[in-house]
Amino acid sequence: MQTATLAVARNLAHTHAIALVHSVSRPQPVSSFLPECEIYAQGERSGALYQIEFGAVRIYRLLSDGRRQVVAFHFAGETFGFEADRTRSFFAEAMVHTGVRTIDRPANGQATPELMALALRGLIRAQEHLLVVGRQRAMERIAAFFLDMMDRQDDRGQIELPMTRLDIGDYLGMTIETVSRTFARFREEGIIRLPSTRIVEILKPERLRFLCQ
Amino acid sequence: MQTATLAVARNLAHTHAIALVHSVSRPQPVSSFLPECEIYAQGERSGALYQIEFGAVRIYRLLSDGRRQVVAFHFAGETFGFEADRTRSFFAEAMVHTGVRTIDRPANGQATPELMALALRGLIRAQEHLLVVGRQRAMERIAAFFLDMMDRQDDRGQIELPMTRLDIGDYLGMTIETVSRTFARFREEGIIRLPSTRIVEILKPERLRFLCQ
DNA sequence: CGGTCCTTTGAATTTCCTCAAACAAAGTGG
DNA sequence: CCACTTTGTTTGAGGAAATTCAAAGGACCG
Repeated sequence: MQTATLAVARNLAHTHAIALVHSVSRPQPVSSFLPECEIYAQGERSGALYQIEFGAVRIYRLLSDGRRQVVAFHFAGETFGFEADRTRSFFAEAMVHTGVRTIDRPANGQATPELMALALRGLIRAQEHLLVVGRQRAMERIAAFFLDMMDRQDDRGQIELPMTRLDIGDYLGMTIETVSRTFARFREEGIIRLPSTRIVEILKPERLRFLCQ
Repeated sequence: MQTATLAVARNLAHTHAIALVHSVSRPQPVSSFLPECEIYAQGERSGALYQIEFGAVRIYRLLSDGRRQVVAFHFAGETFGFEADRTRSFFAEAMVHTGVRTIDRPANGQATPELMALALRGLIRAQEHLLVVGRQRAMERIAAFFLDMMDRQDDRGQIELPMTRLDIGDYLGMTIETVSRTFARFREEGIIRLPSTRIVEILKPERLRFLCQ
């Protein structure tokens, strides 16, 4: 059932993408992806970069036994699709309805300042992530996650989560149950409010910052 | 007591470094560092790159409560000291008697192919490390560690560990006790032999590879 | 309204950590 | 050269944190 749904969604997204190709003043048209649709896959040849116009994307890789490591979430305004290798090591999927603009790579030369900046941002992100996942406990990981989300989409102390608990767990190296229990604990301690499962209101950001060191 | 010892070692290394500055045909002289000596520190202004002539180096960062995340080990022939930021986010320390050659950064332009290559290698390393630390259990982490060491210093199935169990633990996100117990378990299962604490003989590499997926 | 998917909560279990002690190796000073 | 210290490693016992398994609740969709 799920695969069928996914296949349909993928097809729809494809037509949708084509339908949305219209001429604008900007260099590249916007492609649109429905929720859960793949933008590129592990094993494909690395190609274009993508800039998000609206929506949100997850970047992940799979282990052979099905375990998944989400390495990044990306939101409107951010660029993704930069990979160190010639073939893609990761999957990129839209988490919600998402529009992306393709950015052509500078044809021949590889070391443009833009690409370098992307590599550096990726490096910093990965090293930060490594610290969180490697040396912190559940509460600290979730706190770091909330603070990161706040930084990147601040709607006055309110964050919207386009991803599922499973995504968060696979991003932070823990199970959905632990994610859920940690959310509950923050709620019980009055640090957050959960108006709905996908919206988090940060009541005491200083407590989160304290937890992260 | 320990600080005193360290201070002496640091001073010795310093004089040693100066003593070893001799003219060779290569562009830069070799500086020498005694075991446990700092090569650069978190907070310093990012500067030169270093190429290891002999020895081994650990790269790490500290949390305010003393927890430590080792992000990389480097061996002879490898280059380290590349950082994404203008100030160093990490410490670099010699783990054994180590000789490094300073590499001057290309003066003005930032995006040389060499620097790009370093950034990419760092990115791949960090992403690989993230997967190990984020989604694997103790046995798998140690297995991945052994395989990585094998790849990088293959003396026919024998690896020499210049780092302590604490270093390994802080690299893999576990305690020294768990590291030690995992080593013991591999030994009991006939996968490795431990001629000494710092030498590991890999008897069944295929078992390690199986564990890593 | 019924079904699916996601989330939450509880109970049992596993894994890893903490604390403690013994052991081993290397260096120091008498 | 040998006691003695220091540092690093191993091993055991108990405990804490997170996972697994199970079930119930909630939101969304046709």
